[in-house]
Amino acid sequence: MTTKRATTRSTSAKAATKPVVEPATKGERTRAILLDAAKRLFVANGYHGTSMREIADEAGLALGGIYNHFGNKEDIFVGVLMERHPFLVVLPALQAAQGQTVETLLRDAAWRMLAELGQNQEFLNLMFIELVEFEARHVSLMFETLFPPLMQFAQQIEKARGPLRDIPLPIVLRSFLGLFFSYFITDLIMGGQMPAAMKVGAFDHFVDIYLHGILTEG
Amino acid sequence: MTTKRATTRSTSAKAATKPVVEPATKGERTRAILLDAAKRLFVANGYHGTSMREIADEAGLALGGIYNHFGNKEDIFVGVLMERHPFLVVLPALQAAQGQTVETLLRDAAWRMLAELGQNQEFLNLMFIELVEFEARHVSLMFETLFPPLMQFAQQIEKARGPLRDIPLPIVLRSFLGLFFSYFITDLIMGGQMPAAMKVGAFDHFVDIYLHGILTEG
DNA sequence: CCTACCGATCGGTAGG
DNA sequence: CCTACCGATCGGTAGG
Repeated sequence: MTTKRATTRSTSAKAATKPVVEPATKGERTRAILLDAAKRLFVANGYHGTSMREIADEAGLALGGIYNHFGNKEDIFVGVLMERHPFLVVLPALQAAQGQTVETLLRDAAWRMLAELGQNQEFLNLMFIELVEFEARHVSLMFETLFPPLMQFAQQIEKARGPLRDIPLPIVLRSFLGLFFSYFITDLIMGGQMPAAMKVGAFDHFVDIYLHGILTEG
Repeated sequence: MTTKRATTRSTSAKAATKPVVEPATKGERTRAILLDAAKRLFVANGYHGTSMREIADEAGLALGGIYNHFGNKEDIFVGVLMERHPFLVVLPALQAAQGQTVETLLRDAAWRMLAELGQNQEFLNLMFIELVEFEARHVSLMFETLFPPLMQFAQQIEKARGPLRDIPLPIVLRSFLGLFFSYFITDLIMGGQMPAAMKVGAFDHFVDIYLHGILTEG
């Protein structure tokens, strides 16, 4: 805190995100700081638009120091992805969702997920980078983490009361995930230009349209 | 065609897209070739992941030659965007859509748009690049092109027969666009890993859920 | 974990 | 439209 370098770091350590796991050793703390710095820069400028020197500066250490924690640049990106991919961010919300009927369950899940993603809309950018600059090569690394909770959620839907239309459950799941993309991306894309009439109560309406779309009764 | 350079170019000019407007002068033809080459590389590797030398090679000319047609690298990206942004690609489909009822109109529009985007799923990447690497700075340039046809489509919906639920028309429009993002992005993201049950008849189901969601009668 | 350095490549330009 | 070049910056490493 009182060294020159620590001071230098503090000027650039803006909007630091609370780490997923509180780091125990000093090495782990530096690693966490690096991941957080890299995340901010990747989100803002893309993978190839971010240099190792910028990451070092943002984290408050010298270029060479990075390589004590990561083998190369791509390893850093993978590290960020494994901690901050929107699918992972959203998982706790999905697991916490509750409801006796299909409608209340999905509505609760939707709003919990929005609350989680709404603060961190930026994380969608990580997904886009993964899609464009890595051709989605790393998503498979998360698959075994994501699959079991998703299956559990599917079972929760099946057990819930309420008349579902004749739609295969996998399609219900996929379109439920799609609901968020449809909302966030129309927001991101049209961003500043979007007429207010397309914004007021939009998520409410989106969820409503979706639920009315899969249920037999209003 | 018989010069050495023309031969060199032909080896790299794979999957050339039919130009939007058939170029008249030689300069316009070279410009079109450059845009097409740049589009392929941007889509594959992102903006910062593509170098001017790669674009020159892919187009079959020398690095310096590019600057007869574009002031700098960003100008090329803007050029690509203004010709190939998915919104523009989809516009003719939207304008050609027909139907007496809201349901038949939107169903027709959806399938026409799918046919347009389905061949060029890659174009979504242009949108992602614009979002991440340019913070959507260029979308406003297309706004005046996009807005009038969109408003006309809105009027077409209003005039069509069929009972719409109590949802503001702007929200109907926005969620209709979102429908495509929800479908394409769930496809791209899970890509290879997605269970077959999430794929069979998926777009059909998505459109069905959407229409059932906005209409009062099944 | 830093300093000092490596070869390679970057976007862009001068001059023809 | 090409050749030859510019200074700047890239990812990564050796050595301490």
